[in-house]
Amino acid sequence: MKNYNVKKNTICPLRKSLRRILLYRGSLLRLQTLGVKRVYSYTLGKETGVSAEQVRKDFSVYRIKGNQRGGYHVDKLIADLESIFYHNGSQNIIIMGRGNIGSSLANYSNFIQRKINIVASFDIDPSKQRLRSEIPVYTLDRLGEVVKRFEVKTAIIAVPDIAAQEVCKQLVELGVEGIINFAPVILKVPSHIIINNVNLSDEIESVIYCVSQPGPLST
Amino acid sequence: MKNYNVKKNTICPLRKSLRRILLYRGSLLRLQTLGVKRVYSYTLGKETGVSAEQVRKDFSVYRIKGNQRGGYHVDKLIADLESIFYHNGSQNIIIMGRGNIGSSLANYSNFIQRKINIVASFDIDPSKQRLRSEIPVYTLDRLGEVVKRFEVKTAIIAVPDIAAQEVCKQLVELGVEGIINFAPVILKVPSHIIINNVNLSDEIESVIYCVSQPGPLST
DNA sequence: TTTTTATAGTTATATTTTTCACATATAATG
DNA sequence: CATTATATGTGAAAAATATAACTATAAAAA
Repeated sequence: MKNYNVKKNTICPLRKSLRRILLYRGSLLRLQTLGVKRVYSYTLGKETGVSAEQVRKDFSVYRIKGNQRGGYHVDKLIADLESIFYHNGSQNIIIMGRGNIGSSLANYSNFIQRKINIVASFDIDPSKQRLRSEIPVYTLDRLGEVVKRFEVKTAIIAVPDIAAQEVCKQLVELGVEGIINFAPVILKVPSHIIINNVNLSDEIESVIYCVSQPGPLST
Repeated sequence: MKNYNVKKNTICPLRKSLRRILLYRGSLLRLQTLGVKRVYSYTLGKETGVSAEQVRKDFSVYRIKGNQRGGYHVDKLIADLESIFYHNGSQNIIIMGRGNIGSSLANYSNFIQRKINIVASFDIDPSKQRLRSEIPVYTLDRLGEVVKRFEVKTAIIAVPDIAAQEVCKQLVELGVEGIINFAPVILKVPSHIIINNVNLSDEIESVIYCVSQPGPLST
């Protein structure tokens, strides 16, 4: 009577594989600037800390082909990989909150190379509008206008945790579908919304644990 | 002739489970300040976006017990969870690089609650020493002294990618064993070193992909 | 005190992800 | 132009992870 044909991993499939694709791309861009023309799954794996088999498997998932003796052409491979996530062209995103994290993201130069286009940031504190920054700072009353004008589908939440849920709600109501959340709260959202929680304290603590730990449950 | 008794997942086992333990703790701390005395696996799961079964399973891995009808006492549970990663007391860590990310981490108030103790930060630019910040800024010549005095075992690398490998090398030579790396480079380290790469661009791009993508390989 | 009931704890099952193994293709070589 | 060496591409096996199903237990109710 058991019937287990419900497909899981359904909201955003292949996420792990995709994360590695992003890694490969980063590595390839570096190799490209060094003038490297050709890579092998082994080379790329070593660069990114992934096994060669895993690299090939990931490519196979996305139907990316190489030459069965000569590896992969760097330029072509980058183009192939980017076609996976840039099919809609570059995306306009916004940053909610101009505190420490919000501002450091606003000034983060890496995004430009990646075609991540931060069009605006928001903060309840009007004095933040005077911040010297490439990215304009607005108060929340202009949120709807900006989201609409730039067709913003993705937003970064970098507001204090008490404010995060409310900001999130507003974003979702305006049609934002993807959120990168730096507040240490689990946001309640409709199921079609993609949330990526980034908790910097946890990132650090997980390393501290591994370092101070000889091995778990050493009973 | 096949012999597959080599245990994998060996450097830092149970990492995924541990990551969730950190999530639970965060949620519990919030519930604690709200005066909540008791939680159930179901409650905690809902708070953290994890299934109730998963919560119980994670606890079972770390031999954490509740009451078989009354759930878990919040205070006791927090203490139990923290005993997993705080058995060595609070850890002194340092931040390498006082650019955007380094500075925002240095000013990040969440660490205090978490017993993450940032004792110093470093930057090649001596003018950074004049930054107004709780965390002192030194040039690299004092690195050895600080690592030794504060018994630093974990460091955050937030320097430009070109400098990251060199900084990393120095840290490892001084006995640092755990690194949280914000530079978009894969660091070459001896195998006993724990590395956690955090790539903010990738965090954002992976969401952009999921949002703009109706479904993968829709051939 | 016994029964009921809700929830923890655990074992079994399913799913996902990674690794292995090898057939296959192709650039390089003589 | 045939041969060879070396990477790729992929189906199968294994490992890791998550989910579900079930059992035991303790609190509450009768």
